[in-house]
Amino acid sequence: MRFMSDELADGRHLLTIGQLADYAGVTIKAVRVYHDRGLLPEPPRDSSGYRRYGAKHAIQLVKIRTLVEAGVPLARIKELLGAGPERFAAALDEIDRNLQKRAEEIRRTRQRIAQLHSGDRLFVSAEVTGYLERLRQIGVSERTVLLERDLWILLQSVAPEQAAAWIADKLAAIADPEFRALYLDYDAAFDWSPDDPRLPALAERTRRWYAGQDGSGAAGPPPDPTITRLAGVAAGASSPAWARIAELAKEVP
Amino acid sequence: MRFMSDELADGRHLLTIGQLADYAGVTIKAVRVYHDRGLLPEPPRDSSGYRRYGAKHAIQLVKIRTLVEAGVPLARIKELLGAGPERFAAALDEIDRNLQKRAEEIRRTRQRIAQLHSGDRLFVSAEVTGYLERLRQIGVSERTVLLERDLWILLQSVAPEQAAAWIADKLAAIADPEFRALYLDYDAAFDWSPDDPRLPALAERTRRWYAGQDGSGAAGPPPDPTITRLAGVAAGASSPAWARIAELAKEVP
DNA sequence: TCGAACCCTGCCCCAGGGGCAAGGTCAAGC
DNA sequence: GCTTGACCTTGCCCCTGGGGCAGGGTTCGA
Repeated sequence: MRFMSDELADGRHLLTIGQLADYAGVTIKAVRVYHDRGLLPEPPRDSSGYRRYGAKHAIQLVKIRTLVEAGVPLARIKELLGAGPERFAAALDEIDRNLQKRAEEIRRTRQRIAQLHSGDRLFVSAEVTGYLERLRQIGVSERTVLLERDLWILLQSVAPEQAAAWIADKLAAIADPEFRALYLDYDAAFDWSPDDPRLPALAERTRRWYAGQDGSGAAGPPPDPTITRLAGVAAGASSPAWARIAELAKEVP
Repeated sequence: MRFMSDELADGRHLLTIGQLADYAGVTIKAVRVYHDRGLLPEPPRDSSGYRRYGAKHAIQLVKIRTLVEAGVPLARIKELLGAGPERFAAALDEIDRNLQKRAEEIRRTRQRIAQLHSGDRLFVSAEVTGYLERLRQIGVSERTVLLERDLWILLQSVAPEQAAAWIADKLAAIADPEFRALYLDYDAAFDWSPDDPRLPALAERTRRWYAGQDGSGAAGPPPDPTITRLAGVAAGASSPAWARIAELAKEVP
C-alpha cells in the first residue's frame, strides 16, 4: 500500500530508463539488453509498469559501460561482476594488457595503411609489394621491410627473371608459420652482437627449415652465384649478427 | 614444384583456397565471404571444381585484409577498391584519422579501467568527487558520504545543469566553518530518535544559516521544485531524525 | 484536451564471420 | 587396389551487440 510510495520516497528508485541511459551515455536499448543478459538487475516498476532506477543501478551501469568499451564481451562482464574483488582486480589487469596490445596493433596498422598509400609499387613489382605488405602485417619491423625492399629492387634490376621466381618461393614460404616465426626472430636478431649465444640455435633452425624445403621448392632455379652473393652481402652488411648466422650455417653442412 | 613457382610468377592460377588463406593469414571462410561480397574476384576452377588463385589474388587479399584490420566495413572496401587513386588516397587519409581517434579512445578507456579499481570518480563529476573528498577530510562518516554520493548521482542524471550549479554552492558552503560544524552535527544526528530534544536547536541553526546565505550566493539558479523535493525526500527517507528537522524548519517560516 | 515526449513488449535486421553437415577429391602408404 | 586423412565444395543456422520499427500505453505542460 504505502510500499510503492516508500520506495519512490527513499531515493532508491527515481530514475526512468531514459534518464539512466543519458547519465551513463548509453541508449535505452542497450540498458534493456543488459537486463536481458543479466548484467544489470531489473529495477522495480512504478504503477504504470515503467522501470524505476536508483543510484546503485547508475553505478553498475557505468561500470558495465566502461568494461564494454574496453572490449570485454557481455558474458564475461557478467561473470566478473559476480566474482570477488581479487578476481575482479586480476581481470582488470588482463583487460588492460589487452588494451595495450590493441593500441600496438593500431600503431602497426597505421604504418601499413600509410604504406598502402604511397606504395613501394613504383620501385618493385606488384608481387613484391604484396610480399612486403605481408611482412608488415605479421609484425616485421619497418627497418627490415625497407631492407628487403631495397634488396628486391637490386634483384629486379640485376636479374628480373630470377627475382620473379624467387618472389614466388617467398610468397609460398611466408604462408608457413614456421618460416614466419623464423623471420621474426631474424628481425629481432638484427641488433644482437655477433657473439650472442642465441645465434647458433637460430642458424641451426634456419638450416633445418631449408633442409625441410629441399627438393620441393627452392631447389628449382639454378642458383646464380652472382645473385646469391649479392643477397648475402647486402644482408650481412646491414647486420653483423646476420652475417654471423650465415657463417654458422655454412660451417655445418 | 618448380613448376608451381613459375606459374605463380607468371600470374597463373595454382594456389588452392587454403594456401591462399594461409598466405594472407586469413580463414578459408573469410576468403569465401570476400567472394560473396564482391571484394575479391572469383578465380577460375580446376577440373574438379576447386578454386585456383594467382599472385594477383594474393595481393588483393592482403590489401583487403589491411583495410579490414583498420576497421573499414567490407562494403566500403569494395567501393574503395573500385574507385580511382585520388579517391582511394583521400579515403586512406580518413581511415588513418579514424585509427588515430581509436588509439586516443583506447588511451582514455585504459585510464577509466584503472579508476574502476577504486574511486567514485567514474560515477560523479570531478567537482563532486572533490566535494566528497572534502567531506571525508573534515570527518564526516563514510555512511553519510555515501548517501551524499548517491544523491549526487541521482541529481546528475535527472538534471545535470542544476547539479553543476548546486555543487558550486556546496563547494562554497563547505569553506564556511559554520556550515562545516552544522554538517558534522547533522552527521551525528543521523541515528537520533525523531523525538530527540536536541533537534529543534539544530533546525533553528539550519534556518539561520540558510537565512544568512540569502541573496548573497545561492540566488543564482531558480530552485526547481521537483529537484529540491527529490533532495529533501531522499535525505528524509534515510534518517527519521533528518526528516523531523526538515519538518521543524518548515514550521517556523 | 491535445500533442509531444516518454515508456512498454515483441519482432526482425545488420556485419563478419564460425561451425557443422553432407558430400567430392587427392596423395600417401600398405 | 584400398584405405586414411587432409583438402575442397555448397548450404544452412548460429553468435555478438545492439538498431529500428510496430503497435500499443502514459504523463506532462500549454
